Amino acid sequence: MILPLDFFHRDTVTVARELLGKKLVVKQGDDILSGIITETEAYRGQDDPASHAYPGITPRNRLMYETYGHVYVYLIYGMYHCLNFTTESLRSPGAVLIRSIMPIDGIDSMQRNRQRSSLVHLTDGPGKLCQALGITKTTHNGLPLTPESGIFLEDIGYPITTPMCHTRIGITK
DNA sequence: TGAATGATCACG
DNA sequence: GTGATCATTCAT
Repeated sequence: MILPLDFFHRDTVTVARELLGKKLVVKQGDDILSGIITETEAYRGQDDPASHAYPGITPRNRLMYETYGHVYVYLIYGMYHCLNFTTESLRSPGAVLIRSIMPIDGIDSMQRNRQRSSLVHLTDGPGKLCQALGITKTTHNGLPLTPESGIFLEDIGYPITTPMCHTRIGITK
């Protein structure tokens, strides 16, 4: 079953937790690339210093304020993209960062997308995941999560194995 | 451990 | 226009 946009019209932390085990599907030309989401991170609004929404609305983060169920991609360190899904609703900014997935379909295409020596750590980081799936700001930022747009989520009833919750890592704030 | 790297934003 | 900041990755 394909997740409707309303799935994201809820509390950010709830969405982040329920995203685990769902399948992320990206169409790239004639190829279908997909993977099971294994790690997420919730970013909320003005009470969260690490969130893009924290300083208030800007041209970059307005998707977090104005949409839910949309793709929010940004460039980090000038070299890597990060994939987020916007949540909650108008005037209530939020987003879930996809940190890690487990490749399912189109694994050979993912390997082609990532010109790296080691193929074992294919999609186990935000930047690597976007490289493997061919996600960039120019092609995906602002798209709704529907099959028509070429990127969407599917519930395939994948069993969730002992989800863990903890504070964020690798953030300087 | 540290270097690579460019969009974004605040300033005025 | 300038300069500070940054939610990462890979090789040493």
